Amino acid sequence: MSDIVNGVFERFLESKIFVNRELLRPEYIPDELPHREEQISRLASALAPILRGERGSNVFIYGLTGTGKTVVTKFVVKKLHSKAMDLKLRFGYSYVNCRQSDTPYRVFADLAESIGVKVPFTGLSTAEVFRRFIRGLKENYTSFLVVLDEVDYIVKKYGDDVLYRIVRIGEMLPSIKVSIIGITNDVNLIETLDSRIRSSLGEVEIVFPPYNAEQLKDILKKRAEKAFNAGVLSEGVIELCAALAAREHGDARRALDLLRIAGEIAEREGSSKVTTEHVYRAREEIERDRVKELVYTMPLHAKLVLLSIYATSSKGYTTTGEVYGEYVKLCKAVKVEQVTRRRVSDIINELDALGIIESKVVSRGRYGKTKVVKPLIKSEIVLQTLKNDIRIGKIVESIRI
DNA sequence: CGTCCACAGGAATGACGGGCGG
DNA sequence: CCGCCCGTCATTCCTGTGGACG
Repeated sequence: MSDIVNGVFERFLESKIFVNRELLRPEYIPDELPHREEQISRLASALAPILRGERGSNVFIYGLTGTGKTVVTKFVVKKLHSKAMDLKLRFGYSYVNCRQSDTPYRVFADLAESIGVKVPFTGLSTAEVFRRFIRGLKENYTSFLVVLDEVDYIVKKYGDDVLYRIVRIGEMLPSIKVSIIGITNDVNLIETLDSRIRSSLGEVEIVFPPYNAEQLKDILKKRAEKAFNAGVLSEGVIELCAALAAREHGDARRALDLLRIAGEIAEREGSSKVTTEHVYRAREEIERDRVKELVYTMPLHAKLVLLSIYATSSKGYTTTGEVYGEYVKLCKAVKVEQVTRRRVSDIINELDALGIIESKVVSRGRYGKTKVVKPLIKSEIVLQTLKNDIRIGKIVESIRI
C-alpha cells in the first residue's frame, strides 16, 4: 500500500530530467567501480583473513581526492561485513573521517560511538574515551576493523600517537584481532611516521592513481544511464564534465558533482535537456556555494585578514607584510582589537588550506623572506559574502579592488 | 662572501566556555 | 556544585633562512 503512495509521490516529484539523482551523489556506493578492479582485489585479499578469524593486514591507501579511495574502501568493507555476518563472526568495523574528527579525542569518540558506547562531546580525558572504546570492543567483538579516512589530518597535528594506540590494541588484547586501514592523499605521509608504526601499518600499500578523462567518461556514463532519463543529456555533456574534472587531477567526485548540478540547473529552469552550457554554469555554482559556506562560517579575524588580502592584491598577489598593514587599518576602522602578526600568519595558512588563497614563501634576498599570497576566488563572490557580516559590512562597501 | 632583511613557523603558555564525574 | 579536562583562539618569545646587496 505505502509503496503505491510512495510511487505516486516519487513520480510526481521526479522531473523529466532525473530518474534518480542520488546515484550521482558522492556518498553513493555503486555496485560497479570501473577502473578500480585491481585496487578492489588487493584490498579484499588484504582483509580476507578476517573471514577465517585471523587478523587482516593493515593497509595504507594513497591517492588524490576523488580517485575512489573512500568509495572503494566502503564498498569492500561493506561486502566483507555482510560476508562475516553470514559466517556469524563477531566482526565489526568503524569508519572515521579524520578531517571531520580532527583530534585524538574525537577519533576515539567516533570509534566508541560506532560500537554503541556513548561518550560526551567533551569533558572526558582522551585516555578515558579510549578505555571506554576498548571495554566496548572486548564485550562485543573478536575482530574489528578501523578505517581512518584522511588520516593525514590527525598525523600532521598530533603525530602518530593515535595510530600507535590503535595498533597496540591487538597486542594488549590478544583475544581481539584489530586491523587498520589508513587513507590519505598525502603520498609522503608514511615517511613522517615512526618506524614501528610504519612497518606495522604499511603491511599492504595500495595506490589510487588519478582517473584520466577517458576513465571519468566511463564512470559518468555508467551512472548517468540510471540517473537520468533517456535522451536528456545533450551531446558532449558527459565529455565536458569528464574533461573539466580531468583537469582537476582526475577528480571523479568533481565530475559527478558537475553532472548532477548541471542536471539540477536544467531542471530548475524547466529545460528538457541538459546542455554543455548547464555544465559551465554548474561549475560556477559549485565554486560559489563552496566559498560562501566557507567564508560565512569564518571567525571575525579570519574575515578581516581575507578582506585585507583582497584589498591589497590589485597586482594579482600580495605579501604578509602588506596584508598585516591593511588588516591593522581595518581593525581600527571597525574598532576591534588586532591580533598579532604571528596569528595573522597562521590565519593566512588556514585560508590556504581551505583553498581560498594560494601562498608560498619566497626569498627576496636583501629585502627579506616573505610569503606571497594570491587570491584564488573571484573577488565579487568573496566580498559579497563578507558584506553579509554586519560587523564588517560597512567597510567592505568602501573597499575598491 | 658575509650580512641582514622580513618574515616563517616552532614551543610554551594562557584565557575561556563547555561539559563531564563524583 | 567543584575540580578537572577538553578544544579553540590567541599571545609571547624564539630560532631559522634564501639570496640581493654592499
